[in-house]
Amino acid sequence: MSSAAVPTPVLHEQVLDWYAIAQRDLPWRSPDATPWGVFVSEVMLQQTPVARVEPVWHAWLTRWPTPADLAADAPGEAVRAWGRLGYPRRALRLHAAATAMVERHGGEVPGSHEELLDLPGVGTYTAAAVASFGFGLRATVVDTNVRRVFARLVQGRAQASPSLTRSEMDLATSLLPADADRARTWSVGVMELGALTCTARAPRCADCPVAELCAWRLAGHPAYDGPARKGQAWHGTDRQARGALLRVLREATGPVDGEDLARAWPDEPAQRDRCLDSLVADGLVEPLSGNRFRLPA
DNA sequence: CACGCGTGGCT
DNA sequence: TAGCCAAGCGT
Repeated sequence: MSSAAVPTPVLHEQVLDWYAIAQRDLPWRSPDATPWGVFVSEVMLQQTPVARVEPVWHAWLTRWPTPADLAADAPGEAVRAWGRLGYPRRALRLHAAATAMVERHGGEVPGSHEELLDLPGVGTYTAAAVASFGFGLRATVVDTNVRRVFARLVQGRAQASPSLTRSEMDLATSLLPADADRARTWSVGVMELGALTCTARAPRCADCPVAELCAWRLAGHPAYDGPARKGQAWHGTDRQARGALLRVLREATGPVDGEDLARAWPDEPAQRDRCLDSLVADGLVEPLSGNRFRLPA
């Protein structure tokens, strides 16, 4: 590992100074944002772009200002209010997490990395992000932006490997400022750098505050040579079918006839049945008598 | 560890 | 235009 070549204090100053002027004004970054607001934002932002999350986040926080408010409502309402953010199982997990907060944590978002990890829908990234951004604790926050920035800046590679490795976590921990408050700003700053400047497709090295230190740029921007990431198919997949079925239920005000669902995916009846079954198994759909269906009550 | 899981904007 | 990509998680 060539991390010793990067002067860490200089790196910290460059990124922190850049973040101070370049940061986007996002509502979950406001000093007024509660840990619950941060928690909701982190789950919504799992694989979904900021621009699509923002309006839905506002609607959720207005309707459910605390975990107890969400837990008191039906899980199907969470799925409906999720709208078109995608991966709607996240809405269900958010509802289940709110229920767990009421049952185990006095209605509050827990602050420790350990307790956060025990909540549904919370993995390594989200636990660290909520601990750091929601509670100001020192935590190693590694998302896809951080991985790409460090792959280029420190490792001199165009992209990070397909899956997160232990050595990447160790590298990120070694670069994390000792002070918790600086660590928090550093983490969000590196993420912001990846989101705005050190982007996946067309990095804007001319605008980069650490271009002078970047191992990838210094090496002449060598192409990625690792294993290819396999693209996701879409047309005709179960994911597309499930999305079409769930959309009908989301947009209906009450129970829906099986025949109306059939019209949402007419060409492959066997696939439709299988997907409806899987939606029920996931808890996203509740079957009623008489071939009727609804979002879970 | 590789895979399945939504959705839409951008190049 | 057809991929590529976006603050991952659970199995």
